[in-house]
Amino acid sequence: MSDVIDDLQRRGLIAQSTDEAALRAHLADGPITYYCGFDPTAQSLHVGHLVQFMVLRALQRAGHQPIVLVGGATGLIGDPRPSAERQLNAPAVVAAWVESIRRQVAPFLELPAEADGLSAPIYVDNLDWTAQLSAIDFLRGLGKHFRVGKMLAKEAVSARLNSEAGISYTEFSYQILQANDYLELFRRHGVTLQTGGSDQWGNLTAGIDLIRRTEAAPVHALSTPLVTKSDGTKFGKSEGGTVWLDPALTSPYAFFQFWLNADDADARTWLPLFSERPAEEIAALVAESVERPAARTAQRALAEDLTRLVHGPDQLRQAEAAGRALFGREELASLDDGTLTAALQEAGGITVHGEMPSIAQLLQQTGLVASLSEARRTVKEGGAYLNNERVTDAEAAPSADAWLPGGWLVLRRGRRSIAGVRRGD
RNA sequence: GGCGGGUUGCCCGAGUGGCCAAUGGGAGCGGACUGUAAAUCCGUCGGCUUAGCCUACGAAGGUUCGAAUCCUUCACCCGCCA
Repeated sequence: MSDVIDDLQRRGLIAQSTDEAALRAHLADGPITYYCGFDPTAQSLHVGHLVQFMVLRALQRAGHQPIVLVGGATGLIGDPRPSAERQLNAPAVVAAWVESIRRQVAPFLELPAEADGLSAPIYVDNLDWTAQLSAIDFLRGLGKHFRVGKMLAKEAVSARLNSEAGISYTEFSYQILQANDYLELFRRHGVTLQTGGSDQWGNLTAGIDLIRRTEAAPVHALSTPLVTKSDGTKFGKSEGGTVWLDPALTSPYAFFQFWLNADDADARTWLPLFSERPAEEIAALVAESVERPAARTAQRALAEDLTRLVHGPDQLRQAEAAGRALFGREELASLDDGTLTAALQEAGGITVHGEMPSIAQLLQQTGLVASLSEARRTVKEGGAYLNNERVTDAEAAPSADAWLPGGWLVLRRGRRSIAGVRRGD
């Protein structure tokens, strides 16, 4: 049986770890309990968080006990970002986000009925032990274990100190709270490993130090590398902005398309990170991607595996069908209205009641362009299509016989921005 | 506290009284090519009821027939000196 650390290393999921030999021995010694935390900074997690779930799952499958922490307390404080101070969110808002994120996390770690010997996840909220922490407890019980010099040396803190933004005492204190989380989970659940992104390394080690000082126990940390794009832009954004895991914010179709549209180079480096297929299969897929980039096997595998994981097999099927319908060579008119309806609902669009607006207005109302001026320009540039035919007159309204089966118009901008227009009444 | 320099469209950055919706580069968008990729080339790139009009060059006021450009005040940033 292969070592889980070997497996994670092969997949490129480990950036840094505490004493690797000791960690290997610890993991081999029997099931351990480990945790990873997520702060509620938005209503939903996004694709940038996926890499954490890959690590959580790999360890769970190796027989260990996962704990997922949602930071109801730390979300009220804010982990210092290198750029600027965070905007504080209202407690009620953060509490709502804690709930929505907890629900979102669950499917990644819930076990199918037939999985025997594996441990179901435990969910915790650090508000449970942080809320009642008094200023005295905080300063006497925790503060004494932290040296300011060391706290200042943490990358996130020193970056901010050297920037014009500076740093508030609030955010400066963040690392103490996260360190205390590790300590609390060590005491309550016997947690001996924390995982997180490489930008969390300072916070991870703060917890290890705290536990060593207070409990004299050696515990471990594992960080994942920052997922990057070959062109240097930020991972996890598409034209529509952040790619969220919440289907209400990023449709399964858009999610699927995000992976399918990855650069060749990116798809090859991301595949091992995000796919749980066997090593040989991944190697074969990457090799095929190099040999025949046009087949885009790596992108397809990524899109399939992750859409299935995040949204489930049914949504995967629909996203695939939608893509085939909208990008396939089949005549739109020959599609059955069920397929068309599914595809266009995924793509998004509007419903038209009463008089038919002009093409320019439709383009704007569907959100394919931001303004009427842009709509006219797009038509002039030859980038607007109605039912896959180029439109030449922006001011004309589609004729009545343009309606496809099911009462749809397919509006497209450029190669791949699509919206549906549905007939009302 | 004193002196000097600066603040221009998504970003960088030209522009010192009319020819400025504002040179150039980047990003974005569209077209060609292709593989729903990259590279390349071409086009486009404030808004609108689009031969015109409206809004814009840190903010507010002023001078002028006319201001991104001149004057005043304010805000912020950067240097140098205390």
